[in-house]
Amino acid sequence: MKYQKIPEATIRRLSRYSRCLEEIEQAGEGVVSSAQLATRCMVNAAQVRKDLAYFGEFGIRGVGYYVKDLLSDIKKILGSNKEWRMAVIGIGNLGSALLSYKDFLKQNYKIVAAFDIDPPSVIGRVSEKLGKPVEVIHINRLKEVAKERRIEIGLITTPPSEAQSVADLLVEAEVKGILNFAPTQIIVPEGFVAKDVFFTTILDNLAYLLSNN
Amino acid sequence: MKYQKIPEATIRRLSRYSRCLEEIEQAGEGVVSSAQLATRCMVNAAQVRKDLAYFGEFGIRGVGYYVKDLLSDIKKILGSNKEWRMAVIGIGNLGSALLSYKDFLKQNYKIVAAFDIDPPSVIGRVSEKLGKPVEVIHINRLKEVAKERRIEIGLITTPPSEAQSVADLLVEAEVKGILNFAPTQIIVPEGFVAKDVFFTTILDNLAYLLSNN
DNA sequence: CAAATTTTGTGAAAGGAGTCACATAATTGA
DNA sequence: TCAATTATGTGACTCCTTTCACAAAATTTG
Repeated sequence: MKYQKIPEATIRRLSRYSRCLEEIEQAGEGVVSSAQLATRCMVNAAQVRKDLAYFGEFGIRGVGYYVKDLLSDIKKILGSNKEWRMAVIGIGNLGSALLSYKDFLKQNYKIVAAFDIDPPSVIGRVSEKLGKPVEVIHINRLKEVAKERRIEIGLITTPPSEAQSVADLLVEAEVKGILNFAPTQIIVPEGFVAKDVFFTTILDNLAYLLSNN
Repeated sequence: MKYQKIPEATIRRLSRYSRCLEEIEQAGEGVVSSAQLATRCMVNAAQVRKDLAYFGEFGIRGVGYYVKDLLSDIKKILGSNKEWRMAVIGIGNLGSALLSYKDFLKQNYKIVAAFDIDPPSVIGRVSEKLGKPVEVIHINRLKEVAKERRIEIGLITTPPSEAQSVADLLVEAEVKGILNFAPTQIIVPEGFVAKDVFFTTILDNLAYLLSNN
């Protein structure tokens, strides 16, 4: 398997295959063909095979793919077979929601810390919402706590005006991955990865499609 | 301006230009060049011009673009110059968060209704969080209320098991646009538009980049 | 007022991504 | 054991997107 640049679209689809394979596994199927998986994921069957081909050979000709093995292989590729430790910074409405959003927790993405500039005002609300309350810590302890708790991903849920400075703090704390929910573009140095999640972009997209169809 | 299929990537970038232009307008700039806008949006300058060229000519050679006019034109293209009336279905943690998420409201996307299968248990929480409380209505009144309040977009924030049946209800109520936050793929008939927002897909993406760099 | 400068709009080239079609390999059944 | 069947892996092709490069148009300067 020699090196090649992997398209981002391929990675997104692998995540989709992963979700579908979990459903297929739940349903008790032991083997699945690229055609079946493709139908379920609403993509082309050749696409499924091409995507997998970037990383090796996982199927058996004339048979298909062993569901359990393929799922495990894809998770290994994505890096979603390990546990990822995350922190939420900015415990407003969105931050609180993420803290109690079950679908993060059922997977291997664990929120193990919460930070805010004004912790006392939010401590009550947060612990009330969770079985295991996450203590909200003052942001000036971020670097220290990030080391202590081996945090690898930071979720920025502050107002946009604070997003970049929070990103800078995360970089300083060597938190390599950032997911930014604030509606402003943030910049991080080489070696760090930042992804933006702009609800308004998605809504604009929807608005366009609704206006022009 | 004759018809042509517009790439989805172009629409996403227009939304980005729109956000950047608002910042530029705030900063008091009257004119902007494609190069300046491109730098700010972290894209290629020719890309900016090509994207705009799909819809007409908006600039002046040797000068650039009038910020106010271009912003207004882009909003017209996206359909984000009009007010969009939305409903949230499923008032759990995420639904509540969306209800009080300021960045929806500051724009032209207005949440004007909230539905749940068990309204009494959530009425208190929601109204407490908002200046103008949105009454949570039982889902069996969705069709009726959607008509009444002219709802055009539905935000699905139910558990995944309910997502498709909620989507079916929205289709029945002729709500043409759907934004699905539940981690399961939903299907809608021709003439309707559904977009999925999967946090785990984005996290998987981040995990991959962190694992392989 | 004409030459120099700036910046758009766009045809052409380059680069990626998705689909097709088929050789290859495994399995099944007679 | 061999033909028929099934489904993968992949080279070739097509389609779409991005970037380059330059003519055209507006402005500025001497």
